[in-house]
Parts: sequence; C-alpha cells; structure tokens
Amino acid sequence: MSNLKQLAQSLGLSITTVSRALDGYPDVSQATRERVREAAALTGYRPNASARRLRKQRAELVAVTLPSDPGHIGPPHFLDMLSGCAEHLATAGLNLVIAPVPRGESELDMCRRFVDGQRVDAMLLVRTKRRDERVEFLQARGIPFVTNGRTESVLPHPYLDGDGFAGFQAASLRFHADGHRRIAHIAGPQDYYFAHVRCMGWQAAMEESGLSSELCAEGAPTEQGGYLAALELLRHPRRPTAIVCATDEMAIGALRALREIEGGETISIVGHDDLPTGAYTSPPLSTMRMAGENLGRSFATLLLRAIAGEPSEELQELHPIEFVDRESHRRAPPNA
Amino acid sequence: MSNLKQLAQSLGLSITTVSRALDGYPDVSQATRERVREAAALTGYRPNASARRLRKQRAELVAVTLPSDPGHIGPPHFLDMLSGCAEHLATAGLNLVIAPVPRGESELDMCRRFVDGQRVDAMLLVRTKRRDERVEFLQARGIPFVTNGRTESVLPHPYLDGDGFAGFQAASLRFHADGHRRIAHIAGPQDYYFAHVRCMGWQAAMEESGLSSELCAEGAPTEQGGYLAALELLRHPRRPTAIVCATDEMAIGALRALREIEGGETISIVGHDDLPTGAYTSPPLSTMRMAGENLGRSFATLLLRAIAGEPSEELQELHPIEFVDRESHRRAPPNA
DNA sequence: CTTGAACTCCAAAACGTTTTGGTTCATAGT
DNA sequence: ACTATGAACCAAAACGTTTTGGAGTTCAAG
Repeated sequence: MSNLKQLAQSLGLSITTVSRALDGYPDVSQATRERVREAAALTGYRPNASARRLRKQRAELVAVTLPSDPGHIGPPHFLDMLSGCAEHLATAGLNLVIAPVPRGESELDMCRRFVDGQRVDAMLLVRTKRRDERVEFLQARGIPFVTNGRTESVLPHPYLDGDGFAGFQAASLRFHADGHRRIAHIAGPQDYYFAHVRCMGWQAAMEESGLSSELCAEGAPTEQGGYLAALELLRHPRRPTAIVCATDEMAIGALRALREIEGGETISIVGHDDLPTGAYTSPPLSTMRMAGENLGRSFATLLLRAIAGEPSEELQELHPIEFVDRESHRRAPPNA
Repeated sequence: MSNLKQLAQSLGLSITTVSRALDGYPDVSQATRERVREAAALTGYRPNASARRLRKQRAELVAVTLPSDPGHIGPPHFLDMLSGCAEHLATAGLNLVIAPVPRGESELDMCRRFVDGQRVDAMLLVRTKRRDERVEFLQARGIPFVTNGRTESVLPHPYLDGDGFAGFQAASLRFHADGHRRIAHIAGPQDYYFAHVRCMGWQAAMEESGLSSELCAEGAPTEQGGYLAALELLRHPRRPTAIVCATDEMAIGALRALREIEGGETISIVGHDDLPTGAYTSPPLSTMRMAGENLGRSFATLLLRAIAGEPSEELQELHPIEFVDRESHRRAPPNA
C-alpha cells in the first residue's frame, strides 16, 4: 500500500533521502534519519520487494528442488534441515522457495525455469547423481549452487556431504570384528552418488578383510526395495549373517523380510539416516548419520558464500559419519 | 542475461510486440508470433520475474510460516503436503516460500514482514490457535490466507481442517462400545485449536456415555509430553483402561510410560496423525488421520481461490477423520 | 573575502516488464 | 472517391526502488 513517495511527501523530504535514511547511509543527518525511521515504523512501511529486487538485480531467493517421487524425498529430518537453512538465509535477506518437480518434468527443466527467469540467486540441489545434469547446467550458466551430496563432475562445485565411504567401510569392518564372515550389502540405485559411494565403502571393507563381495543386492531406495533386496540375499545358498543397508528405509524393509524367513532373527543389520522410526522397530535399528548439528545452517552458509563468489574448492564440506548404536547390529552370535 | 530489448532488437520488432507475442495476444500476427516464440525458445529467454512482479503488482509468491520449536512442526507428511501444495501452486505461476520463525521473533512479526514488504500474494498458516493473532492481522490487512486448522475468529476465514471433534468422539465411543468404562484423554496445549477440539470430542463422548471426564491430562505435544501425561494418569487411584491421545507423538510417549508400569500392557491406546513410526511401535499404534489424498493440492486450490477473491465462507473444508486400525486400541479385555 | 571541505539533501536515471492508447496500412463498404 | 473496419504494430507510461552525480548550505582555514 504505502510506498516511498507517500512517505517522503508526508515528511516533506525527497524519496532519495528517505530511502537512504532507512538504509542508514551517512549522508543523512541524525535528526532526519530518526524522524524518517519513526515515521516508517509508524506506518509499517517496508520497501516493495519486487521493486528492490528489480533495481538491485537480485532475486533475494534461493530455490531447492524436491524430487516428487515418494520415497526419494529423504528422511523426516529433511524438513528440519530446510527450515534451518531458510532461517539462516533469512538473516541475509534471502528466502527459500521449495520447487517440487512435477511428474513429467525433469529437475533440469525446473532449474532452467528458475535460472532463466532470474527468479533465484542460487539453488540448492539434493539427491545428486554421479553424473548430474543439473550440476552441469548450473555450472555452465555460472549460477551459484550447493549440492547435498557429491557428484563425479570434473569441475569442483560446492557441496555438503557425509563421508559415506568411510561410514560404510567402518560399519562393515565392525561386523567383521564381531566375527561375521558373510557380510552383505543392500545397495541403492547406483546412479545416485550416495548409493554408489556407500557400496564402495562396503566393498573396500570386504577386500580389506579378505571377504567376498558377492553378497550385494540392489533395490529401490524404499521400504519395499529393501524388502525385495533382502529376500534376494536370503535366497543365496550361503546366506549372510549381517547386512549393511544403504538407507534406514531399506533396512526397515529388510527387517520385514527377516521376520518372514526362518532364522532371520539371527541376522544382524545396520542402516543409515537415523530415521526416527528406526528407534521403534524390533529390534531397534542400529544406524549411522552425518555428524554435525543444524546442517541446514551449514547449507545456508555455503549458499551465501557461493553467492558472494567464493571459489567452489573452498565450499566443500565432508562430514564424518557417526554410528548410532541400537540393537539390530548385534542380534546373534556370528558363529554360524 | 537476456531481456526483452535485446530479443526485440534482434528480431527488428518493438518490445511491445515481442512481449505480446509471447503472451499470446491476438493483436500479433500468426507469423510474427511464431517467429518470436522460436527466437525466445532458442535463446532461452524468460521474462525477468522481478520486473513482471513489479509491473503486475503481484509477488507470485505464497509463504508458509514454520514454527521453529521442534515437535511443533507436524508429522513427516507435512513436507509431502507442502510439496504437493507448491506443485499445484506452480501451475498457476506461484512459488511457495518457507518462512521458519526464528527464536525470539513471533509468527506475527514474520507475517508482518512478508505482508508489508508486499513479498507475498497470500499466506498459509499452520498450527492455528483458538485465538490466533496471525489470523487477526491478516484479516485486518485484507491479505488472502488459508489456515491448516480452524480458529475461534468471529470473522470467517478460509481453512482446511480435520473434524477432530467427531474423530475423537467416535474413537472414545468405540472404546466405550468395546466395554471400556474408564477412558482417559491425553490432551495437547488447549490454546491450540486442534488440541482443544479433540479434547471436546472426547468429553462429549464421555457425557454421552455417562462416564466421568476427570481422566484428562494435558501435556506438551511431544513424546515426552505424552509420557509425562500418561504417568500422571496412571497415578490415578482408578486408572484408565483406555487412553485417547491428542497426537501420535504423545501416544508414543504414553506407550513408553505404559511399558514402565505394571499392567501397562493391558491398557488400550489410540493416537492421531498416522505417523509412519506408529506402524512400528509395539504394539503398532492405532490412530486416525484426515481423509483425503493430496491435501497439499487442496491447500493450493484454496489459496488460489482466496487470491482470486472468493468469499471466505466458500473456502472452508472440514474433512472427516478416518480410523487407522492397528493393534494398540484392543490390547486387553476391558473387564477390569 | 575567498576557498575548500564537510554536511545535507535531491532530481533524474535505471532496473525489465506489461499495458494503454494510439498509428499506419490495407481492405471492404457505400 | 471517401469512410469504416480491422489487422498489425509501436512509443511511452507506469510499477517502486536504489544509486549516481550533483546542488545548496555552513563553517573553518587561509
């Protein structure tokens, strides 16, 4: 409703002076500044966002694309993460818009729409693939962005990721140390970076321990996917005594499979993500999670620094994975 | 990068014609229209969002405020809901921005900032209170909005809500029909509309059945809140044989309390929200949820209609509550 | 008395659209 | 031959800021 012109008129000042007074420039006298601020507070004046954005050539917006296929949206923590990110972005005057990708449209189209329309100053990408077309597009366009998860892009780009390799290697070695000798892996789709790297971590541990890495089944990153993959593994003539699952959701599916199979209750299992639900499964699901609190804030910081033009190499955070000790990883004596 | 002027110049047309060609106005010849569209597609031109917004006096944005206190953000479904809402809003050219409320700031301030800065065309409010200052503010300002949950506002406003009264009444009567005679309620903070109305539903059922409604304990809408409330109820000389909980989270806390108390495993319980976790508790938690699929889309539709100026009275959706039959509500013979 | 600096303030331009109110030209009607 | 009618196009204004490049004072120094 109210704009600069009205406010200026009512104060007998020019819009220039009022604008500069509100922004705290030193070429406005103390007295005027206070008078202006008071009037602004009184009338609840705030500069029109679109006008400022147009003039300053900044969108004051960051978009995060949400894959719409269910089960791919990530753990419940995800909203908390977004919330934390948005909260910290807001301190820099940026807002976070969520951009779910409609069925039939690619995430790339989504990016294009935001970027070409100059609707955003930066983008946040989740669920990276090893070769990620969104990353390539944004790199080519020179738009700042941060990914949740690494990629195999040759050009460096800002990311925040957990060290899935180390985490899964450690988890697998832990099983080995507990005496397990047939350790399986339930893998997610290998075009996702996180799924691939977790598989690699398990494989490295197998090699390191001199164990076979034949016990690997890939499935959709869902409860059902985990269930089916587990059934496949359990059909193996020498079935595993322990299973390392790419995600908690898959692990929960695997637990369901174990419940249906004779002797299944003796098989140990571990997941990743620390889903709240995992605390209530039977047995409670041992799992892993990225270390660090308020990851959303970290994302926001990276985004702001990327927007400020810091080089990508300095905007890469690899967080260690920490183990969440519950019960499912020590279900039975491994002397089978 | 590219703007109308450049595009027009390269085509030997005026920016007016180019703009109108892209928008499909009839006062541009078929031939020109196609030529323009082709060139636009080729260069990837899209109108600058800020400029259009300024000119059209629309922000093309809808904000949803997220309470930042953990445990108040709602079930995991919530992100799916937001995602569905954003997806449908996008078909109308609107984007959804998430606006978490920083500690130390009120949700009202948040609204003020968005509204006064003309940053949004409408707002989506969640977790309404019986007397909700955000609602009053937006009503006074004449800004379109939709709430998730009703309020006691005298002026009607658009909302989408579940019929908590009927749901909790039915759940309580179901316990009565099963033979229970000491039916307790674990209530959420009564300034929240949903918590209040659920409590009223339970109370109505108690009256209707000629039972006492003394077995009521209020707690924070968290696992811990439910736990503490349950302990309080269990200290009662004539303890309940069944408990109706305001939320699943509280119900899960109550289950924890029951586990710690002798005979607790005979007490039936039911929650509300259909949290995924509830399927894995022991016993699996019977619960309720709002009927209807893709509620996010419903929110979006309501928002769009509110923006279009439809009267509030026609923008009120009260969805029935459906029962989710698992195990926790029939744990033991109620002949105690 | 002049000069220069310091302090306030402001007019005008620019950001990139959309829309208004035309103009020009050709064609059809009288 | 003159006037309507319609088709195709366009110049200019407007949206509300921020920023640039001064202009007008005042005051101290020379």
